[in-house]
Order: sequence, then structure tokens, then C-alpha cells
Amino acid sequence: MHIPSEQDFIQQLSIDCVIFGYEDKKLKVLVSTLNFNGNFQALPGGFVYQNEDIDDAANRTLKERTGISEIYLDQFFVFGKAARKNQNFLDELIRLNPQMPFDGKQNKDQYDWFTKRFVSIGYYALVDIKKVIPMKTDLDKSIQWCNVYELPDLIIDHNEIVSKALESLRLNLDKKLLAFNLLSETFTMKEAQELYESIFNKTFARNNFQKKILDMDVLERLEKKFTGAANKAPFLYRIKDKAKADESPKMM
Amino acid sequence: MHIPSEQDFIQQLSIDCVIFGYEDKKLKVLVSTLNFNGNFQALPGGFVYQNEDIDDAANRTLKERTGISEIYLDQFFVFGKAARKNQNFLDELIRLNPQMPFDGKQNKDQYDWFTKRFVSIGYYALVDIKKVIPMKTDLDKSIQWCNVYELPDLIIDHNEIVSKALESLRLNLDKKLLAFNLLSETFTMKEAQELYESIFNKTFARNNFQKKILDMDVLERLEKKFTGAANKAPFLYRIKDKAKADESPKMM
DNA sequence: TCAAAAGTGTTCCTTCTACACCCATGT
DNA sequence: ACATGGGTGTAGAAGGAACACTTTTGA
Repeated sequence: MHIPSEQDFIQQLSIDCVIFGYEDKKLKVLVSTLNFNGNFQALPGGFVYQNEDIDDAANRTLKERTGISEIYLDQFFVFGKAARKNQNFLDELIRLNPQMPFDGKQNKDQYDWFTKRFVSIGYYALVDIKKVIPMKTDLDKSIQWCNVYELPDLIIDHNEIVSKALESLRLNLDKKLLAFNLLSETFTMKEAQELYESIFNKTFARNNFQKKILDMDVLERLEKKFTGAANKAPFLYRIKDKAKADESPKMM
Repeated sequence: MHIPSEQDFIQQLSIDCVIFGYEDKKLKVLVSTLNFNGNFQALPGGFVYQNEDIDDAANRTLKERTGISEIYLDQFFVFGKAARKNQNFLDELIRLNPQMPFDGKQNKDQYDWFTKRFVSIGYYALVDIKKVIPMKTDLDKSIQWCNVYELPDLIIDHNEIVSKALESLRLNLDKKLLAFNLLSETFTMKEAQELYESIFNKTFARNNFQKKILDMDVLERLEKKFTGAANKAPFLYRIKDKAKADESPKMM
């Protein structure tokens, strides 16, 4: 376990990442279970090196946990309440992990670093879940995908961070073409619809959804996908111009 | 001049405020000219005390410069490029101000504090310009309102911060009822329209604007305003429920 | 031939936009 | 009376929602 305090990080500033994936018709978030006694679950997070853009720090954190880079990433909010401290969580952690000597010099530095008040920049990411092999760091006991609507209790204010991330995602979904970042390269219209339904947690009319998406003029229709089912084969679609999908509309 | 480094601030974290006002049919931003030789102009900004919410820090900065509190304030973006340093600006400032001894202990600490890389949280505020008497701190030579479309060159990335603030304001204007924060308590429909036009930098059709605004059902019509002009007297309006005007719609 | 699921079209309704007209006011 | 600017109505265009119908597929 590294000791952030002895490295060249910006103090009292952290990054928390809400990594969205989509699987089994459910919108999911990558959650880490910390490698300590007690059931501590948290969002993947990290700190910012002195010579690192905050966006790069978020990307680094993502790459550590998902193995992929060049994924869609959006800064959505800063969590900066004065009461926002790891103190309570750490004290509980220490209580449940008496075997850990927290009085040695090294652990003391670590304790001092972590118990300060932190301002955390929230990022959300959209990944193709099939391309991700969730990876543990030495801080994680395990790391897993959780249904966003059935999240366990996370440490500090991480549940609130997820709520705010989901809210931002919904607001940005139509402005940009973000959603398709969560799907494989090719997909059927039904898959796209189910994705939207899981993000907004409501259903859409099949025909109107198709019209709306196709009217955006960002998808190209490929060959049909024969599934072997006794019904009409759906077309596969693909983003016309992937680079365009991550652009935001320009103003001013 | 206080020495931030010796006070209990969070290091390498700053707040920059884009304070919007509206006057003479123009959208304006409060800009400070720094109290040094050389024409250094900057956004009002500040730092965050260890025991202070970042929102409170932004409010404090605003109160210092405008004298009013309880104004609308919105966190809109974090500027965190690694290259984002005061270094160049400070070196230039020192070059132009040789009379300032920057080698004494006190000034050295100050130099060390300021030349570090800063992550800055951007806030924008909307104020009734008639209620504000721009106030200098000891860092300011003067402080004045500048037309947002004719801003001078500001230090570091402050011009970029204003652009981003304006972009966010435009996006949020219809969702919330922010705009009326920029007007006096009572106003005519024409005044409201001119305000919208200055924010979006384009014109709107008179009748449709009125319909759109009234359909929002947030204004109450008061008595007519007799101006002495040879035409029909316009009605005055007022926000029905001021508290409501600062609410954002809830989701999830 | 049939059920299931995909694709398409049509109607209705709401909303936005442009144009027109009427009304109050002071000279 | 009339010029000026404020208030309101309406027709047409555009966009969204609900419904119905047709097509394709494998059993």
C-alpha cells in the first residue's frame, strides 16, 4: 500500500469515479470492496499528481481498475463540504482491524493524510462492460459491478456521488451521444432502447424511440442479425463517426 | 495583504467567481484590476478555509466584493490543468514591481504559496447590479463591471473561465428561473426580454417571448408603469415565489 | 399457417413561430 | 387624430405520443 502523503500528490484533493457499465439490461456501477475487515465499499478513486491534469488523474484511475483507456469521461461535480472527512470511516476501519498497527511512523503519516478533510472531484465514465476486466489494486479485496438502483451503502458520501452522476448522465445523454459508449460496437435498436430504459428507469414506445434515434442521424445501418428466433431479424447499427459521439455542441 | 500560506487554507485549491450583473442592456462581469504596476486584471477569487464548505468560501468571496449575501451561486466547473500556475503571471508582476522585496521571509512564503499549481473551482453568481457597490480588497487597485462580450485580457485562464461560466448560465437559464436574479424586484416584460437577449446574444420575437415567460407561471403581474412616454404603459412583474426561483428540478 | 418481434405509417395533440391586429398613452 | 410601443389572437410548421398495420422469421 502506497503512502500518498509521501508522494507528490496535491493534498486534500481527491478524484472519485462513477464508472457506468451496462449488462443484462441493467445499468451498473463499478464498486470496490476494501481490503480490510468489515464490509467497506467505495467508488474507485485516487489522487492528483503535482504535474498531472485532473482529467489525466481520472483517466489513470479508470485505467487502473478497468484496463482500458480512451473511454468517455466527464467531470460532473465537486464535493466540498467541510464535514467531508474520512475520519469516521477510518476510525471504524481501525476498530475492526486491530491487527493493523496504526501507530508506527508510516501508518501515522498515512492516517494523517487520510483523515484530513478532502475536496473530491466527481467524474463519471461510460464503458463497454465486455471490454472491461475489473482489476483490484492492493486497496481492494474485490471489485464488482453493482446495479445502480440496488447499490449497497458506500463509505462517506459515495452514494450521493452516484446519484449526482446519474443525474448528470441523464441531462447530457441527449445533448451528446454518450449512451452508445455503453454498448458494443454494433447493436440492435432494441438493445439501444433497453439501455435508455435502464438509464432513465422508465419505458419508451418502441416505434417512437426508433424514430427519435434514427432522426439524430448518427447511426448507420448494417446487415441483419439472425438470432435463430422465430421472428423478423433486426438490423445491426453502428455509430457513424465515433469521434463525433464524444463531442459536445459548441456555443458562443 | 494576508499571507494565505500561513493561514489555515486548503493548499493548491482556489475559488474563482464569475459575477454576472446586468446594466444598460448589457450583461457584465465584475473584474478586478490588481494593485500592482502593470495592467493585471482578474476574476474575484479566494481560497477555502479548512473548516469551510466550498460553497461558503465562494459566498464569502462574493460578499467581500459585492457586499451582498444570499445571492444565486452555482458551481459550474473545475479548472485543473497541470500547467495551470500563477508562475508566469507572478514573474511578470515581480518584474514590473521591482520596489517589492520578494526575498524577505514573508514574501518568500507568499511567493511559494502562489506559484504552486492551483486547481480552481469555478462559480458563477447572478446579482442585481443596483444592489452592489463593488468593493476593493487590499489586493485590488480597482474593481469594475465589464461587458462580457468585450472583456480585456485576464490573467492565467480567467477568460476561459468566463466563457465556460456563460455557457453554463445559458444551459441552466431555462431549467431554473435564474435570470430574474439579475433584475430589480419589479421589471417590465421588455426589460426581461432585453436581459435574455443580452445573455444569449441574439434577439427574440416580442410576443412569443412574453408567452413563453408567462406560460412558465412564475411571474405575478403588478400595476402598470407609467413612464410618461406616448404609448401604452407596460405592466410591472415580480417573481411569484422568490425561493422557488433558485430551485432546480428534482430527478430520480 | 401461426406466433413473435421488427419495421413503417398515420393521426392526434402539443408546442413553437411568424404574422396580424387591437389597445392604451401623451402630444 | 395619430404615432409609439404594449398586449393578444391565430394560422401554419414542427415535433412528440399513441395507435394500427405490415413484414420477416423459424417452427
